[in-house]
Amino acid sequence: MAEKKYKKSEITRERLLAVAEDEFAEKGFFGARVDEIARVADINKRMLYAHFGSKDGLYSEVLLSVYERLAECERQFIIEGLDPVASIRNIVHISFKFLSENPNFVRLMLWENLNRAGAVPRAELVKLKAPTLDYMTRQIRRGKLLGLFRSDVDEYHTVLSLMSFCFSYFSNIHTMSAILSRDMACESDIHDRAEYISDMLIKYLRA
Amino acid sequence: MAEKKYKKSEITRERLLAVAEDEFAEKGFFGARVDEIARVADINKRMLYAHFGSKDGLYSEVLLSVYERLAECERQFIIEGLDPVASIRNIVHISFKFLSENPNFVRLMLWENLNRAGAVPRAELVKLKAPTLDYMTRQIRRGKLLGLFRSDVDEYHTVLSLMSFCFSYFSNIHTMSAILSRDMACESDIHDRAEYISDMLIKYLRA
DNA sequence: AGAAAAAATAACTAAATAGTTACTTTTTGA
DNA sequence: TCAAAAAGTAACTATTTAGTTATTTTTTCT
Repeated sequence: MAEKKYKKSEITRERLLAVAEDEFAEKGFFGARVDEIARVADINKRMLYAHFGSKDGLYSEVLLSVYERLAECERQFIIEGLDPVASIRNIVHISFKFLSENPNFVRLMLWENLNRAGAVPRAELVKLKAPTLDYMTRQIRRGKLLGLFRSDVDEYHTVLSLMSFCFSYFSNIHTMSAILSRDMACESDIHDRAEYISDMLIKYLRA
Repeated sequence: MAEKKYKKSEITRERLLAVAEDEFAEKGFFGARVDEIARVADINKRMLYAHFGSKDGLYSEVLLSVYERLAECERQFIIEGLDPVASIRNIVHISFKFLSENPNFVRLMLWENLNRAGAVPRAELVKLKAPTLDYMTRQIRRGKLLGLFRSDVDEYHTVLSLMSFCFSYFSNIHTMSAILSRDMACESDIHDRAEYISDMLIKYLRA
């Protein structure tokens, strides 16, 4: 698409994408304003439409780029030889790290979910998550076979726990911080919670 | 406020509130349309403004009414004499029941969180949650004193787990169902998950 | 019954917003 | 160097939307 002939064009595109990501993450698809994105990026609105066609087009590209970031992260923890216990700890810690470093990702997922996201992005997400799910399931099975985990450990419930316990810490972090009068967004709290979650899961799984 | 002199007025108010709750839950504050709410309720828009003053006013009343529903639910599980183990199970099961029966509540909380909710509602929520938090903390402490729970059980982490493990099952139920190719919204899945969560927590807490 | 208060209606207004058009400036490559 | 292609600009349009006004209908109480 971008023929890279005109270099200024590429810079414009990247600037718009970066600003759009912040705006869409902050205000959601319907709350974000095309004029505001163009203004903040200091790019004429005409060029936004030249590059992305429409507000939807821009939004799709933003989603695609954050999905790509997630995929990159998840490839990190797929290590085949790893001991199942270490691998559970690893998944939790890497997930916590990714989510704490990518608040835009967390918010975009929440908006997507609330807006009952358009077909394309959801199917993308499903496809993208498949290798991760597969890896998790295999590690749990391996843990059972090696006698590290109880033989009656439920694979579906464990996978669901792994994913939702990490995500949910960040998805409601501000409301929860208010309710519990605690700065859950501070680094030490994030680290402690990752420790707590992985310990709890491992203790529960253990034979 | 409502003097109850004119009965039709009360009916109008209730109809508007009910429709507004659905609309705001479905589309969020910015996505919902005042005209649409009036149209679906089959009430003239003028009356909506007569009753609620503004879109914000209507939204506040909707939030207040769902907060009230939550408070009513939470009063249910505050039973002073109850055994700590039974009380953990009780909290999880009642929370799952409430959240599965009140999808509007779940979505309104998520919208609120994303919109970095206005001061008044958040303070309300904090005040409303206080008795519940207090009860949970006391029960965990009692469990430790009675030797039912490990003495090193962390009260903050346990309370956070109780709240977020329940809520998160419902907050991303559709995306998760898609990712895991499973109908997580069906009654038996909801029931099983409540069982799983309470078992896991109790096993982990146990001395 | 009838007057006053409240409820209801339809048509209107002003502002905001996604997307477009007609035009100018800059970049590229032969 | 220069013509064509691409990038950039500002002003405009059509539509949507929260909120209002002038007016009529219904309800209540004496």
